[in-house]
Amino acid sequence: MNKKPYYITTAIAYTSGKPHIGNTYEIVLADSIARYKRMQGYDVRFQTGTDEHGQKIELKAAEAGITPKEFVDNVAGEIKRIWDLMNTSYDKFIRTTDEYHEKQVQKIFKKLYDKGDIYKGYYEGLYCTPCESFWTESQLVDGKCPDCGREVKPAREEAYFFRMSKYADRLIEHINTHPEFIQPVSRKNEMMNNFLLPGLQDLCVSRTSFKWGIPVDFDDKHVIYVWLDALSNYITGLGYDADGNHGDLYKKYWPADLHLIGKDIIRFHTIYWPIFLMALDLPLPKQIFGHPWLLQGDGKMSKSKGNVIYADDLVDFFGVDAVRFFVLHEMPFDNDGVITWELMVERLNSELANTLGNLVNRTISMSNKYFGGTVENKGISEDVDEDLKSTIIAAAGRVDSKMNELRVADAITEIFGIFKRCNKYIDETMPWALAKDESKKDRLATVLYNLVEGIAIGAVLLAPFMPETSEKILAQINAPARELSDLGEFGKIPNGTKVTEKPEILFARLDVNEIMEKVEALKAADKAEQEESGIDVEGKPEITIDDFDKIQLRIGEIIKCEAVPKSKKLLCSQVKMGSEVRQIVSGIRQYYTPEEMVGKKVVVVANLKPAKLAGVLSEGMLLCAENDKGEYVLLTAESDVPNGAEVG
RNA sequence: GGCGGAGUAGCUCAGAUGGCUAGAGCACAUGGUUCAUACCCAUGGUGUCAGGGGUUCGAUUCCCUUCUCCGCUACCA
Repeated sequence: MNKKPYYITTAIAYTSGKPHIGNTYEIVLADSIARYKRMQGYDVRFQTGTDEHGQKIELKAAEAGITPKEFVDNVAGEIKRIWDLMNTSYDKFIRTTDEYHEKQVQKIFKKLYDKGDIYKGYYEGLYCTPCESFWTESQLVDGKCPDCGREVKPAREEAYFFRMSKYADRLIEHINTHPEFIQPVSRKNEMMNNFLLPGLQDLCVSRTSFKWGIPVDFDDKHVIYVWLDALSNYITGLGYDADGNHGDLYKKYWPADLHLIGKDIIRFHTIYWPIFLMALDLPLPKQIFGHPWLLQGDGKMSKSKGNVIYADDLVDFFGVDAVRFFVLHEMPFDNDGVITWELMVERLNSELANTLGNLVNRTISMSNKYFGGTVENKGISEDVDEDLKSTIIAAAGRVDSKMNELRVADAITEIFGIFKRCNKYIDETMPWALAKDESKKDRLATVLYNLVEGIAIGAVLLAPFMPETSEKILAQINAPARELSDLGEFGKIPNGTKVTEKPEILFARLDVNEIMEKVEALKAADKAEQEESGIDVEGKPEITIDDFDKIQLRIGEIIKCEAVPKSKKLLCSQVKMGSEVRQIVSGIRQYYTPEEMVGKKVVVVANLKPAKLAGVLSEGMLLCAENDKGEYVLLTAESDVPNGAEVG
């Protein structure tokens, strides 16, 4: 019988740095689904990989004094190492620098160009030379640059564009007739309301501002910009060929059953990718699931706080399966999940050590103590046995339906329900009491048999989520492998099975204080490292001293500040500069309260043309620096300078 | 500003096409038990189901409104 194919992918990870636990969550989630599908009998193809082009990488490599290729080789190696550490069972690890990929992307680009879907053009709209910005007609204020109010000229920078609008109607139709296409559904509305219904803009698909990318082969000034390159990995990794000589894998597995991605890139996967595929006359993936994020409990994850959690640190502390369990179990279906070290310890102790580990341990101990480790069903059953059996069988069924909905966390909860039921069964039957009565010996054997069988079923179900643990448990009770389809039946453990003599502790309980001490040490080390490395940004073209001289910077003292009503981000400050007081509006309400602002001596762009923001006049700009979290920090004078002083 | 989501036990969250005593886990407390990793089992509690108004025989569940938080999006000097 032919197995049904099932093709699942993760997003490819960007090789600008080491992946944190949030990135790792995605691959583990995909892995658990892939493993489950294999157990269900699908012929699974599971692809992941790395996205390795772009200016950011070019810059980072230059800074490190190595070639971009050397740089991405390092990072890709690190990513692969972590994926392997997490025991993920991907079949294919694609890199966008792989030769076959680059070649196909070039062919795809050419094909779409020949077809007329990609055209050479210029940045639409209009260029303001002083501001170095492109504007569209609709952004202009009175036909002039919305920034500085000066004349704008037609743009000159050439680029290739993709005609998104051509396929928009077909995509809208597809989304409306395939409710399962975008998951969770709430995301569907966002895409429709924000992008599709207002009308799609053509997408710029090439760059000339950097070199580290796949060149457009018929116009090598241009490099193919990220999305056309990155998204294509899903088909090039299967051996897609733009000329139609596809590999067997492509024929077998495309279209994909599931693209698993983070919710931040849903737009690219539900709009651009399907449209690229339509343009190539290829079938669309069946489902795109934008999973939520795993966030840190103690504030946003940031290197400067030293609170970034990495998978390999977690694995050092807790072991692979505990980490897999945590990220899978703690993540709600469509809300962000939270991870903290404390929570991690608590879950490990209560679920893994107490409920599961202890159950396996006590069951094996009793088998050894009372029967020398031999498990045998003597058929002396009581009413409680029926309840145990039906609960377990039903749980196995529910795991299946939860997994079919991709509700992985719920599926795991169902499995743990089995272990909890077993613990309860021990209390109900009190084996230690039965052991004191020779006439109850057969009953005792039956009870232990039922327990071992229950544990075996639970362990089999656990395999996709905690593969090592599953294997360990089955080895300890010496249970033969069984299929998912065998789980509808209770009593598969053969009579005479011998459990291990000395059960190894599956999960040792941890002391939260001890762990936290170690974590503090780790944080301190990370923080020290971060302080050395700084932040990289994209460079801008050189300017002359005359250009700079046009800008007048002055020190201003904030004497009054309030939030701008009807706006979420704006603060309106009264800034004293010499004898003059100016009103300046700044988008920094997220980072400063009005009270904090008052009294600060800040750097002001004094000769900026006034503009209205949210209806409020702003006569200048306060200078800020952006930190690694994307937060703005005001530049203030270090020592006492009179307000009004010129900076230069 | 536009669109959408959320505000339920100390904490993390389920849930109800409107109706009988509103749920789970963790934490906490009490009791039981000793096979086991000081573990397991049982029992328990307060919740104006964010505030206000409306529809209804009846709303926490539907509608309106206010507040708070979040997501996407626009503008953010």
